[in-house]
Amino acid sequence: MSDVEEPMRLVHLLRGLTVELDLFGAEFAASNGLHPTDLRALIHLLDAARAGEVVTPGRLGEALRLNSAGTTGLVDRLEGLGLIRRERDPGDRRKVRLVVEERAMELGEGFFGGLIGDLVGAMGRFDAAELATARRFLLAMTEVVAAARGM
Amino acid sequence: MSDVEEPMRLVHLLRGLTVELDLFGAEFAASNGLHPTDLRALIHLLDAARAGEVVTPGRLGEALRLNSAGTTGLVDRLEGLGLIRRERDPGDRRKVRLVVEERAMELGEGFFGGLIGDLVGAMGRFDAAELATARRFLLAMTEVVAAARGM
DNA sequence: ACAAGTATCTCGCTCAACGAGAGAATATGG
DNA sequence: CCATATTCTCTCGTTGAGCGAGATACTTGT
Repeated sequence: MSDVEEPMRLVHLLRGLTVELDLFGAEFAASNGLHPTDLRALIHLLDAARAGEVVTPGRLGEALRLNSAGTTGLVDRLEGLGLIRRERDPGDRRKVRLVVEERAMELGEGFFGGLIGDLVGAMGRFDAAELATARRFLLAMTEVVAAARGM
Repeated sequence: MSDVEEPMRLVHLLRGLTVELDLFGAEFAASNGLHPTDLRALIHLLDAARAGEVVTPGRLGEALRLNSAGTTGLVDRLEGLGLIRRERDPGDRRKVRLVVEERAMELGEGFFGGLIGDLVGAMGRFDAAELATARRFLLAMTEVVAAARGM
C-alpha cells in the first residue's frame, strides 16, 4: 500500500459522508414540505437561537447567500408554515427580528434528534483516545476546506 | 467532561465540515457558471467514468432524484457547456450514453485537484494508526447516516 | 406481427431566486 | 436642526430549474 492511497480513500470517504448527510437532509425536508433552502435556514436559525443571537432577514440572507428579494420570500414561507415570527426590533425599528416558534424547535428535534442519538451511539464503539484522534482529524480537514474557500 | 459532551462536539464538527464542503462546492460552481445540480451531476459522471461505468440520462436522473424532464434539461445544459456529449447506444438504440468531454475532466481537476492535495497534505500530520482510526470513524458515521435514510 | 415495456424527449406550468428599485427608519455633516 | 446619505426590509417584474403528463422511438415476449 503506497503512501498516498490511504489518504485518497479517506478523501472519498469524506465526500461520501457529506453526500449521505445532504441526501438525508433533502429527504427530511421534502417529507416535511420544506425546500432545501428552508431547512438550511431553519438550521441556521436554531443554531443562532441556541447561541442567543438575534437574526434579522439581512443576516439570514447573507448566511444563505440569497439576495434581499429571495430572503423576503424565504421568510414569508417560514412564517406561513408557522415556524418563525417577524418582530420589529424596538431599538432600531428598521430591523426585523426572526423569532423561532416552538414548532420549529420540535421540527429540528425530529430532524436531528434521532440521527444525533444514532451517531452518538455509534461513537460508543470508540474509546476516548480514538475519539480525540477523530476530533483532531475532523478539525484539520475543516480547516483545510475553510482555507480553500475564498481563494 | 461528561460522557456525552465529546460525542456532541464531534457531531457538530461533522456538520460544520459538511457545511464547509457544501459552500466550497457552491462557490466553485457559481464561479464556473454551473448550478449546484450541474456540479453534482459532473461529480457523478466523473466518478462513473473513472469506474468505467456507462451513464445514461435515466441513471443520472435517478442518482440526482430528478424526473425525466428535469434530467433532459440538465443534460442539455451540460452538453451546451461542452462538458458532455450524447451518444446513442449502438446495442440498444433507445439508450443514450453520456460521454464526458476532456473539458469536464479539466474542470473536475480544477475543483478537486487543489482541495484533494491540501487534504492529503494535512493528513501527513497523522500517523498510519491514526488514519486507520479516522477511517473507521468515518465509515461508522457514514453507515449510521445511510441507515437513517429511508426510514 | 403485435402488445407491452422501457428510454428519452417535448410541452406547459409552478415557484424559488434574481435585479432593480421603492419605502421607512436611522445616522451624519454643515 | 434640517438636508442628505446610509441601512434595512419589502415589492414588482422576470428568469429558469424542475415537475406532471404525455408523445415518440426502440426493444422484447408471445
